[in-house]
Amino acid sequence: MAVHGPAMTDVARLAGVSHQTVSRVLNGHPNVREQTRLRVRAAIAELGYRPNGAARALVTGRSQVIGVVAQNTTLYGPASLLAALEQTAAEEGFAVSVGSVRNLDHRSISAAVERHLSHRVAGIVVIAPVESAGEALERLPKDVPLVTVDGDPNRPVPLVTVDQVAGARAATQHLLDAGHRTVWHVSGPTDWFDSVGRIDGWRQALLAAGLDPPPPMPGDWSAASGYRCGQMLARMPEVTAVFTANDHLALGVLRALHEFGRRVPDEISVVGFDDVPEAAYFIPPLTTVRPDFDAVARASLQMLLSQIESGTGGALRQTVAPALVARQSVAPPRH
Amino acid sequence: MAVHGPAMTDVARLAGVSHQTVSRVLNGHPNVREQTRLRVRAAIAELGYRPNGAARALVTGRSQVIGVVAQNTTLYGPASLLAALEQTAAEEGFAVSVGSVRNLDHRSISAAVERHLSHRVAGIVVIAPVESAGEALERLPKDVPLVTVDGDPNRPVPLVTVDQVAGARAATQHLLDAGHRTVWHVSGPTDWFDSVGRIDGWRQALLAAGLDPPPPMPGDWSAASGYRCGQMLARMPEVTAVFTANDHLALGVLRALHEFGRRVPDEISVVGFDDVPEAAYFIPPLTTVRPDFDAVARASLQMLLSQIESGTGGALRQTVAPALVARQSVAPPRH
DNA sequence: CCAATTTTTGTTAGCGTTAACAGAGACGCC
DNA sequence: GGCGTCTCTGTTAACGCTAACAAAAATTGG
Repeated sequence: MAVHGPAMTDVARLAGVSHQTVSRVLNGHPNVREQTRLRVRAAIAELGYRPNGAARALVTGRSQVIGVVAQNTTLYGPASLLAALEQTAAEEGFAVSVGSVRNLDHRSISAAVERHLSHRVAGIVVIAPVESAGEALERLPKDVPLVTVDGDPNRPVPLVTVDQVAGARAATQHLLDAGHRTVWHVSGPTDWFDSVGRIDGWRQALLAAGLDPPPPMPGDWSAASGYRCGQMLARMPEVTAVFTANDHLALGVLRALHEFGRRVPDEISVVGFDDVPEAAYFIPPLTTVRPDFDAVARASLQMLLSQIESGTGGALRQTVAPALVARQSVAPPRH
Repeated sequence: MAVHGPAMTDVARLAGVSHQTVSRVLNGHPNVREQTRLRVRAAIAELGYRPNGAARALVTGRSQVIGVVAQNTTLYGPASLLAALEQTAAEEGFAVSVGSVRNLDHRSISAAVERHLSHRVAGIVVIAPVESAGEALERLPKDVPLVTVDGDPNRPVPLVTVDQVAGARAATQHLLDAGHRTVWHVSGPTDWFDSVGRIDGWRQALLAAGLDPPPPMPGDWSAASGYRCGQMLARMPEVTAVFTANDHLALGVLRALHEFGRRVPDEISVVGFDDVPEAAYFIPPLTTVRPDFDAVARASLQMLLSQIESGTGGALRQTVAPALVARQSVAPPRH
């Protein structure tokens, strides 16, 4: 099969120029006479010519493809990030190749990166929210443009991240401002930097208010684990405010509280994180923290492109501030 | 930057063979002496050689990349599909390049496909659930292996699809079996085939039971539109059973019913579609229909690979049956 | 109007791989 | 032992493009 399309020489022949001139037109080289340029463009259109990315990648050593390594792209956060990344990349003329991995351990990440490298991607974005990913990244070839998203703040790797700490602090402060004596926390898995950052922010807000943080309850991002934590929280009469590390945990908590007859927000206030599209339709509508995935995607792509263009691998860092979205799951405590 | 890695000739030199022999080892060609094969493998390992996909793609005319065209990969269905597709493809040694599009109109789809073609992808999977995508697909070059997922059942294009009709029929029947006199439906956008199929199945079940289907209420997949429909349903005392085209619509309906004080499932039963991970933690836990995204991904990839290998572009069709997941949002009507 | 310069175009080589063919051994058979 | 027939390996030529250099054409300056 594969009736191969026309090549550059075909266009050149039709336009009555050399293939190099066609190449120059395609790459926007300045020294081409306007008239020639038009003739070439016409020939391209007439033949339906499409440049062969493989040939270009071969000769330049780079393709117009960006590799993304991510785990579990079904979760709302990663999925949104991936979609935003793809949109932004497309605008810059880059395609996005996904290499999702089951586990974020050294081996899996390296394997995914290897796959990308063998396709000679122009750069790699690693959505690497867990500790174990870090070491894999340091062993990578130094000459590959690389950006990590939501990765380890303590490694010398270019990093774009949602300001988890600020977001969590805002959520906690919002609950304190409503008059709550303290705030409990259902966290994400503690090997995710996202979780660590959110725990930090929550703790900071409490400490700043002179309060002693209660022990955080560890979840795993799922509604199921939120439900389990919620069952415990529901039985603790002193609990009046809960901040969960994401909206799905909050959903589980809400359901447990509902089952135990504890009314939200009358008896207990709840704040989530992520602002999934459904959050506004939870019972009750969930107050939450909205990270700006588009901004993260833009920032990381920009960082990656500047590495690709300049050839330098600076270890920049960029943080995107999230915003609190107030809905009806928060109220002052009863007295 | 970009210290280029070793090439095939480097491996050949180290192993004391010609580059062609290296190529043969890499491609599993039979006629290579075992001893030579081992020497080559050792050299590959020692140099950390990685074949250059671009060069291979150039000479063979195909890369080991599969292009996926999808809209809104943030939705649970598409995201799951994409993830499953990527997993399956990786197992077969293929990378997946995403080309998400904002709209599924002719222009957008064609553009995304063009982008993939210029990278000489081995095949394309189009997640094309709407009418307007169809025409774009027919105008595509005939020699590109192509599979559509959840696309138009009436076009002569290879298609893998969740059996929407069967799923919707099962959901509706489940409600009828519980004793409900009729079942209302909140549908998805009517230009999606998914929606049309689900409306069909719902209608079929009612007609088969000798019932006159009430007018379906059109939503747009979002919890917000489910909420709006729910507000109407809540005020209609004759409504005792609702089937929504997806779980997020159901969430919106549940909230509206809750606000109007109509208890689920005591007064009204609700069934969704998709079985999002959170569905078990809605209030109450949602009975829903679970499509097997992994099976869809496997089937479509297999179909695509067989096209790639055989070179024939058969217009096959494969359907994956979904399963009903019974939870607590369904009960017999009160009398 | 001619030389010097600048702009525009063409020619050649090579990126790293696979395909097609050619050659070199090893082996069996008459 | 010579000769066809395997099996294994090497040589050469593409694939379609960009980079580097070379040449031609247009422009400038005196």
